[in-house]
Amino acid sequence: MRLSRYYIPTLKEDPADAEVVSHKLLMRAGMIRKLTSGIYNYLPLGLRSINKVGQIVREEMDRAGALEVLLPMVQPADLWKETGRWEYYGKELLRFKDRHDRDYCLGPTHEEVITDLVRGEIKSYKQLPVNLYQIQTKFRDEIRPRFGLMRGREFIMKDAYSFDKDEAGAEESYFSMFNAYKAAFSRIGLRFKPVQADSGAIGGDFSHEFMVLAETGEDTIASCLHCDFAANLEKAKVKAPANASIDESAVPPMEEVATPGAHTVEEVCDFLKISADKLVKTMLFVVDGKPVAGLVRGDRELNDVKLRNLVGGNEIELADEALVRKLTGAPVGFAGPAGLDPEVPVYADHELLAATDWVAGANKGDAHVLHLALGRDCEIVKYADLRVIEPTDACPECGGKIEFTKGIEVGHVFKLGLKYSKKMEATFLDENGKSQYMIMGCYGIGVSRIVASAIEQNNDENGCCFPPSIAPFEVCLISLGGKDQDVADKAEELYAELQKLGVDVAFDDRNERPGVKFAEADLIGYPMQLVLGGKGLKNGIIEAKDRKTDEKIELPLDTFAASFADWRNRIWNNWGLQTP
RNA sequence: CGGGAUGUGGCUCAGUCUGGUAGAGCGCUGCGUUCGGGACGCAGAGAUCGGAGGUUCAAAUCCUCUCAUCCCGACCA
Repeated sequence: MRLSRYYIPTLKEDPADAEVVSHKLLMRAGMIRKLTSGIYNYLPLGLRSINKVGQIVREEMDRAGALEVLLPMVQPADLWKETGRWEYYGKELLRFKDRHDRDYCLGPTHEEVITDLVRGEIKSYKQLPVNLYQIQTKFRDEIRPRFGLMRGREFIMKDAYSFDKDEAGAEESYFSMFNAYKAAFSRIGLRFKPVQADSGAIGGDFSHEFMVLAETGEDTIASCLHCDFAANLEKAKVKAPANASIDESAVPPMEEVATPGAHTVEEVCDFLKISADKLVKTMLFVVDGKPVAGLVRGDRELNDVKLRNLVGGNEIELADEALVRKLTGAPVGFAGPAGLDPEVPVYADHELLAATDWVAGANKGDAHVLHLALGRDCEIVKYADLRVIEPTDACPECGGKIEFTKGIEVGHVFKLGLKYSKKMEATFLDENGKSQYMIMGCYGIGVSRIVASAIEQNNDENGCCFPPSIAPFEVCLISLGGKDQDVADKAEELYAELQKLGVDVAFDDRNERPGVKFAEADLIGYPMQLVLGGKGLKNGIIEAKDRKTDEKIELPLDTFAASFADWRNRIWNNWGLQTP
């Protein structure tokens, strides 16, 4: 491809509305343009990169035996009503009506459509397992789109869905996708980590997220320095405390004290001159429409995902002020487990079993209670792991030291089980002629997000440093011909030769000054730059620059093909990648 | 949805407080010079200052409403 006939609108300055480096560079390198909030145009260069990611993912899916399909973006409401998600999915689901006033939505994911397709076609155990995937634009009306391609409303996703006849098969499908993901992300050249993830109310331990390690990640990962344990913060288990035998009989009777204006843990502790670990924090939630209370120690954070899973609900949200008043009879800040509305089930973090004689809210404005004994003074439905893991906690699996890192979720594999097949009657006849539900799994990869993630991991002050696997072009051949016809002619010759070698090359044959060509090549981040100038031609060499390391070498022109091939291999190998 | 900020040529911004002829740099067009790290000179094109309403002799500037974009939050009692 000749840059003289290509369209790459680069920018010298960072766009005003870009915050993170990938967003800035995608804009500056002329790869994307914003159409409206969270919705982007993919320009020629950006699309090339996206397509390269897509192609690698496609190859790994195919290798794993999945079959590519393409499902509609526009989906009828009826299907979503069957699974109940028309109500549940919330505002992220963009709904609209057609001319006949029928309800539709834009597909944020395709469980309904795929299940509908498969239930109509697959009737026998002999046809299972089957795994169908697509690479397609998704639309989710995100509450707050941000960071360019990182969290868009419209984005490109690979989604796969497996259907199996039994548990063993479903597990096999799951791990076959898990491995395909590892292979794909490795081939792309990302530094990533699979982590345990929340599987929601659906149950089972079969959910992993694939995290790209980057500071700008929106997720936090807890991982063990000694064993394989790694989990999303919302999933990471906290070890139960050693069984301490506590004696509540020694606790003095509960006593109410005035704590005027002390709403927060900090204020209460200051006022009563106690440390936060002496306090029980009571948080009120609504799970699927019903109020629930969760207790954690004052210095801890309650993990709402754990509470939701414990209760067995689908949706959890914090109780609003009006509900808090109704349940506690007090403004926000004075809730406690004793004297709460008896309709509210109270769950407590198991850490609270390790001590007694607590301070808690009195369910009364400007008041707290002292000497609360949980077993004596209130009814706890269950003690369980409810809090967010902290860096000082021990690894829940081996007890070793853990660390926190930030990550960008680029893939998620999920064992769905019967959730959709039951609701949508996706059944088949087994060997005995008995009707069974198909066991499903679903597997997503954020294709456009991967391009952003790759830039987050690979950039410097001059621009992008793409891994060669997904760079828009692998090589940029820069001709410093100008008026020097010999240089221009030789560059043409090399361009033809590179194409013959099957190299993905951008040929900068533009009538631009050298500085412009260099700056733009660095900005765009072609992994390899070849620079042919007058001096080099005279000496029979061409300069070769590794964008990532900035290492420059000279390749002899008389043995160009061979020396280039060597150099190219080195570049790919340095990325831990195999030359195509 | 709550809080904050910003909307001025294609881009990045100044001008707004204190009302009085709409600016700069980059980019773009033409001509010339230049040609190994985002060149220079000259000549140009391009903005009813996000939109609507109001105050005023006069509004980018003040007031009201509205729209858009970005950031933070929307769990810590």
